[in-house]
Amino acid sequence: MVLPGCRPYAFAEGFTFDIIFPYGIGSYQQITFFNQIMPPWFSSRTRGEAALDVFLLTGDFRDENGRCAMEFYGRSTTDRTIRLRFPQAQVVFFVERNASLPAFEGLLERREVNLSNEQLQPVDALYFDTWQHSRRASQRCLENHISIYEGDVRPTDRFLMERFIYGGVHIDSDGIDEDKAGTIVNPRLVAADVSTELSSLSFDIETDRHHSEVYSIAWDFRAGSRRIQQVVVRGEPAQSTPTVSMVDSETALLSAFIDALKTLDPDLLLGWHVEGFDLRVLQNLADRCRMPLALGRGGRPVKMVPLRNDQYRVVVPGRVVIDGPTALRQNFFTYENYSLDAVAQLVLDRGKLIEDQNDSGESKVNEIDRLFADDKPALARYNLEDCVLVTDILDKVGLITMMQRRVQLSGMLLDHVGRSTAAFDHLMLPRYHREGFVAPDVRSIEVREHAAGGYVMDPEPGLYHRTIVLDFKSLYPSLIRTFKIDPLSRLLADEKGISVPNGIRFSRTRSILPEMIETLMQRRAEAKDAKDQALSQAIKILMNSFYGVMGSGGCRFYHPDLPTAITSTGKWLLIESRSWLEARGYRVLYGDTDSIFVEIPESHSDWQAEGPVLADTLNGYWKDRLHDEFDVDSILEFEFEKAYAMFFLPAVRGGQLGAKKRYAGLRVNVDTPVVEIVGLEAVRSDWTPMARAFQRELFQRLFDDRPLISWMKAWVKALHRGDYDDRLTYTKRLRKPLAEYTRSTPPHVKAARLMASPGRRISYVMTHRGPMPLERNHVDIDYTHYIDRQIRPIADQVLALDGQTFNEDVLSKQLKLF
DNA sequence: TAGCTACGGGTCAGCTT
DNA sequence: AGCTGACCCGTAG
Repeated sequence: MVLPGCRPYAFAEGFTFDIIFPYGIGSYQQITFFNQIMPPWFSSRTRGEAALDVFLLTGDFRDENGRCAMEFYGRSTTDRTIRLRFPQAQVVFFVERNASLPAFEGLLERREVNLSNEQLQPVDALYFDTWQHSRRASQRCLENHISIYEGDVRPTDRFLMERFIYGGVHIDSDGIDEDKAGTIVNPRLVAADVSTELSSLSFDIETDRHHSEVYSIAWDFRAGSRRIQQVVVRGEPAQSTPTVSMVDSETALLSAFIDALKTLDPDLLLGWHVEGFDLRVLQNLADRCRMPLALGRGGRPVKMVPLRNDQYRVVVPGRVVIDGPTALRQNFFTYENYSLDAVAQLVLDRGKLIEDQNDSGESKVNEIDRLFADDKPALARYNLEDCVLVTDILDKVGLITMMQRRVQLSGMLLDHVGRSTAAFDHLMLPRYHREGFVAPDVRSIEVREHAAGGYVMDPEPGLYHRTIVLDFKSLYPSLIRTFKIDPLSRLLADEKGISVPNGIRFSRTRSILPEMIETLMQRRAEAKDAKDQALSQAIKILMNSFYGVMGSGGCRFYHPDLPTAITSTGKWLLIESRSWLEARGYRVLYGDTDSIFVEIPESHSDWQAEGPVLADTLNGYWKDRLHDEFDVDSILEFEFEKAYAMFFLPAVRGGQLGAKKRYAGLRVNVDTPVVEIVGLEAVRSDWTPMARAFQRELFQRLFDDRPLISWMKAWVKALHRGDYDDRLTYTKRLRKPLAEYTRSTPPHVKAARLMASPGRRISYVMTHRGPMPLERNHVDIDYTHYIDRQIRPIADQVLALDGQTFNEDVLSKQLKLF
């Protein structure tokens, strides 16, 4: 993969980067090399026997022996575990040249460099022996109002980014000095495009109901075609089988697991809630057994880093922990329910051997207790099946591939792929330096003003026909490219400036992000051609993150003009596009940020065919207009996205105005017409399954022009009869710890307070006694509540079309019946 | 230890009548 | 009893 946005950068005379960033050995050639376009040998030269290509898994540093030592672990294309060590890294940040500084402990050198801050004042680089000393110095500067630059950039990140390393490195044969333990000290590294298959071990533990006693541990190891499955259970050793080994104590259980990790040496540790549960329980067990939880490479123990709210981040040195639900979410695989059973059903069409919870709730723990007592082979099967499910799910959806792609694009290593601001640094900082600038320290960023977001049109409620939707393809990235919206070009706006419509100016000649996006868009087109879904998706995620980070106070390139220039231009485009359409006789029904909903007049014969035509014509219009008014080359592109034969826009509850971000339509530019619902109750997980089904059927009937009133009456009757009793459960998340709900007590909190051990998702049923947790007795269902709060509002927003109401036209006569 | 804003709607809590 | 604003959640983009 060609590194995104790599292009020649001018060096100032006599200025080299190994002076500024003198880590490792032989960095000079590597870094100057990256100021050229990829030379031919990058892909074609023959390599020495001992040369290595390595995909990096983890990067870490710590102060030892008075120096900052960096250590990277990776997997080579020759399928070996590689450890790279740089025992004497230096830590650097910048201060203004005219700053007078106190004496700092550990300061190795203060040196003039040919760089300036964003106000064009020259800066000096300060080199420190340890991270501690560097931190203390930068902290002291902040306290004394001495401006500092990039004092928060971690040495490992700095090392990788300045070498344009995106996960893959090449180590030349003459750069290898390997010791017996497989460690390479101070190797010469160059960035390389490396893909290797990583080995993984999915694991799971079973415990008693209080999680204080571990019954068994299972794992499913995979490396290429190699596959090893094992369960250790506490039991009679004589009853062991090749897959299930019985051991006589918890200590033996833990030892067996630690041994397995040592022997199998997996790159990835997979599991389901392993961070929050399994690893924590194992840590407690290890503490009880008075042994370290040595799951890391080189026998290093895991580190439990406490986060907010009783949550932990688990660091396993040299390996990457991938916790299924978290990782899926982070990589935009969305499911309504992230229980292993639910996701397995959806992805694999098979579930767990024992379901998590049925209506009585307690069944799972009872079953596990029973199996441990009476049927250990069955417990082992169940335990192992969970591990296998996790590996199979992640494999099927392509999560690991996707994460590797993100590493290759953003430069974040696997355990940090979600970190948008860090990725932005990785992409921007080295290029910023090569343009002669250093960036602020994040600690000195002040969020100045609230930047406006996307523009949403006021919809007019009603039922419409022949509605087409035009969408700007990747609107924000396209705007960044077209108008050169970028941190550097904002600084240099006076060099051949461009103004966006609201007047914010950017340089048209010197920018970084627009070029990077251009490369990424090209790569995405290629990826789509090659049917590389993961790469295409990874690029999309990365491009979409740029807008967000530039408006975030956690990003050193933050400036309110950057997001404002983007969103204000988007708003202008949408409003002007609307005028253009209306001037040509079309009615614009709605639009949100990058989309516009157009009703095609009845008199037009082939209405769907107008979608692509309108998109084309508008694109031409914008190309010309932006060229004439702003002297820019527009790459903005409207795309014909959807056609609805019927289209419904609701009013806000109890009002006349249209509700934004909510609509339903009969989608027809697909194989078989289908009802599509956006934003409304049917797609909201905090509405009951019964109400959601009611709304779906309601729209099907509406669009089919089938009767509604009689059907609603029947629905109400069936509800009272108990037909929907299993679909009346509300599920809502607790977004903070239970004890922090002090200002008010919403229903799901009430229910949670009635539970023995509430999790993060609360399921409850509304009864005559109020909200009751699903796990408790809830036979006294409050049907009136469901009619009033779940059915009626959904019915009313559609009945309003004919001036009817649920109370009048559905309920009143029915009430007389009762 | 940190990508963003816009939006609707249910419910609670506290107030006025 | 009825109104209002704050809180809370989940969603669109």
